Amino acid sequence: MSSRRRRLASERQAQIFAALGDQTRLSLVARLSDGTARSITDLSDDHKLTRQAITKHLHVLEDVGLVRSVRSGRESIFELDTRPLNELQDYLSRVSSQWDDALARLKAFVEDET
Amino acid sequence: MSSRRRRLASERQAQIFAALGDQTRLSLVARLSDGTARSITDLSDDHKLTRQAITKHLHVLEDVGLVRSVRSGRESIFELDTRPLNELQDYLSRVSSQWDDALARLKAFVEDET
DNA sequence: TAAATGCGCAACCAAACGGTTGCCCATATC
DNA sequence: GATATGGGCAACCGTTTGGTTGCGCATTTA
Repeated sequence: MSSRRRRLASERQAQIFAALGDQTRLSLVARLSDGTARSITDLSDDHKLTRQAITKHLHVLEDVGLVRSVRSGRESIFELDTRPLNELQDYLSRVSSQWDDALARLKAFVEDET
Repeated sequence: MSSRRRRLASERQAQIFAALGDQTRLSLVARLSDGTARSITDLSDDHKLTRQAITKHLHVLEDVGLVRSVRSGRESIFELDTRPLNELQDYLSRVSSQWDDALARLKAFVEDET
């Protein structure tokens, strides 16, 4: 409602975008999108990066809620949470539709003038 | 088709995500989503940042195709291009639906077992 | 109990990022 | 022609980021 709320909301969107704005993290999300919960070493085996590098990336994803982790014995199991992805989809569709509407109005205005 | 192609594709998505992963740039996109093409100083007036800072951000957006610029007289006019946004929407919906499908299969499998 | 596996933590490093300042050029405006 | 406006370019700077290495701890497994 208030412009303050919208400001805060877009800050969150920016954070999620930023979290996805890294090839490694995006591939982790893609890897986890098959519905399987995986351990850190499991996820590390796909990349040439160190386990610690993957760990850092997973924490970035966790901080924005794109991923949840559970400790099971000696390993940390990560699984995807698609809700932030849906948030982004909504945000993008709002921007796109605002653009489309604006163009439609502009077109109507121009046609009205001629 | 090939895994190489998909790899390159997701690299592009990551770049667009990264471009949107900054509060200032995201606000520029939002500002331009009203269908109006604006000059750099025009866009700079909204923020407390320097004109040069805004210029840099606009070039980042331009590099990933989120924005186009045209020189008109002594000013550079920028306008939004929503196609990359649609790309992201598609990408996100693919990931989400893959997740949903996987969960559905998992559920069906579990119910089959019991 | 000893060895192996999976992680977490901290320190460290180079590169990228976001931002500023200063200067100069081109285009409008008076 | 003189002045004001809009913008490009380059240098510079502090902070963040992505990555590594080293070490220690807890949990399995032999």
